[in-house]
Parts: sequence; structure tokens; C-alpha cells
Amino acid sequence: MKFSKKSEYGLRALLELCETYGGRVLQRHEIAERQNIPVEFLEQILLALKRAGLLASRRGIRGGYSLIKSPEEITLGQVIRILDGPLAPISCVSRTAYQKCSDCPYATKASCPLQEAMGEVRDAIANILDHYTLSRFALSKQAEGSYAHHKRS
Amino acid sequence: MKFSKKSEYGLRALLELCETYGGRVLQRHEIAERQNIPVEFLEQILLALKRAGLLASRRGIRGGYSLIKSPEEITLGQVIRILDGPLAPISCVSRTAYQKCSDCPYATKASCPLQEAMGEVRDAIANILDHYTLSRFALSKQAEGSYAHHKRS
DNA sequence: GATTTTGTCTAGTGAGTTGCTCAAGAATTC
DNA sequence: GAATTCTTGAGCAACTCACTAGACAAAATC
Repeated sequence: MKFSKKSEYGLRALLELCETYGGRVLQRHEIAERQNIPVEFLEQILLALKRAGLLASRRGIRGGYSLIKSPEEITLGQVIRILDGPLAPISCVSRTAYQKCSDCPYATKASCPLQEAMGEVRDAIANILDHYTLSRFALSKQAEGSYAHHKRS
Repeated sequence: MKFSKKSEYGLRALLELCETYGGRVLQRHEIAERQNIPVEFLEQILLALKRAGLLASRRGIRGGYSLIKSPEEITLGQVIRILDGPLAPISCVSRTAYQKCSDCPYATKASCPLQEAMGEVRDAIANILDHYTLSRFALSKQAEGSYAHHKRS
């Protein structure tokens, strides 16, 4: 019941990209160094986020990545689903990737105990993550002292 | 972000054991057949639940497994932790198996954005599963028609 | 237009986990 | 003591995770 490193790295990378939102682009190695992420692995993550429409990129000598949606519009739920797949703890309660369980004796019945319980869990997780915006997420970063920024200074 | 088959099978097995709670024992193959679970795999699960103190077993010709705690006292959270490990989506927010993240640049800082978000998720999951008793869980089973029981008839 | 600097794409890989199987042994009952 | 059941431990194929490597494509600069 864990999120993968992919999601973790992805979210940490977006933390950096939030900061330069509207401004300059960030290169893979900048993000990788600041967030302590293996650069080639990070690349795959950034590309996935790009394909999903969150990031834009430019190649060449002044290239890099940048956010193309406002941090207010992006939720942690979106990001995690892109990188880790559906949030649901079992696939028969997934809204985004439903799959009927093949071996469960309740599959054909009106109600399934597991579905009921796991449905609640799914809803709780989605409820938090689909309302947790990147901008709120990035706030916690500014809280700590040694990284202090002058916003738009 | 999925629960394993182990947890799923374990919970489904307990569904059967709830029904005979206080009465007769159930043998592996009975549970396996009714719940459509590979018997040798189920065995490992039952033994884990036994070691954790939820089940008792008797060997020999009239042997089998039985619940030794009341379904009111057992929560889904307990069962899942036994079979799947901690509920926390990342280990740096686990209450039962905390581990400081080694590579995260916020590990030494006062606050970590990821920890804050994932802490909320952890709490939500634990809040549901640690209050979801087996007796409530088993209720959904009785709801469906073709399995109708006369309780203590 | 050639070189350098970036991103893009595909494939591979070692370690670990999942989901299950097998076989030998120990307790219990009849 | 024979049959039946749980107990233990090992084994294993398939898959996933977290990276790594390398060839390629575009953009900027000289």
C-alpha cells in the first residue's frame, strides 16, 4: 500500500517547477540536483508529465522544462494517477480503471463486503488528493527557513 | 497503491470464520472452496493470522481454524497490517513503521511538503480501516440474497 | 553548417516482491 | 497405528520497481 518513487520524485520535481512557473525553464539536471533524484530516471517522469499535458519542454542549448498549467489547477491526485496509476486500493472499486474481479465469489452478487470497505477508502484518498493543489503543496516548502525566497523579487 | 491478494484473501477468509465464530472450526479447504482461494496460499495467510493472535487452530482429524477474538474487536486495519505491512503511503509518515527518508532534501528540514500531504492520506486511511470492524464487514455479506442465513437457527 | 547542448525514445537490467506450489514433518483423532 | 489435518520451510515463475544506457532529434550558438 505504498506510492512509488516515481510519484514521489514527480511531486518533488513539480515543487521546483512551481517556483519558476511563468518564468524561466528548468533543466533536468537542475531539478535532479536540487531534489536529489537520479537524472535519467527523472527524465522519464518529466516526459510522462509532459505527455499528460502538465509540462512543456524545449530542446537545445537553452532548453528545459516548464509548467504550462497553473499550480492552482493541478492536484496531487492527477499527478499520482499519471505516474502510479489509479488510486483505488483494489481495482474493483476504481472509478478511473474499474475491473471486475474474476475470482471473487461476490462478483456476481448485489453487494461485496470488500467493495464496500475499499470503496470508502478509495473515496477518502481521492477526496484528499483530488483537492490538494500544487500551490498548496508548494506552500509547505516555503515554510522552512533555509530555503527562504523573496517571491517575485 | 494497491492492497495485495494476501490482504484480500485474508479478509475474505475471515468473513467465513466470522460466521462460525463461537461454533465449529473451519478447515482450510472449506474456506478455500467457498471463497475461491488457492488452498496452499490460503494456508500461509491463516498461519500469519494465527501468529498474530486472531485465530486458533487444531490439528488432526477434527481440526481446523477458528476466530478467537470477537469480530467486534478486530478491525480491517489490524488484518491488513498483519498481511500487508503498514498502511502509510510513504514510510516517512508511518506511525507503525516510521523510517526517515534518506534521499529527500527535506528530511533535515522542519517541514516536508510530501510528509504533510501523505500524512493526511495516512490518517484518512487509518481512520477508516482502524474503525471498520469485522462484524460490520460481515454485515454486507448477509445483505445479498443467495447466501441468506438464519442466524443461530 | 557544424558543433554543442539540450530533450526524446526505446530497450535493458538487477534486485526485490507477489502469488503460488511442493514436500516433509508433527499433532490429533479414531 | 493409520488417517487426517495443521506446520514449516523451501522453491519458483512472473512481474514490478528503480534505475541505466545509448542512439537519436531539435535548437542555439559559433
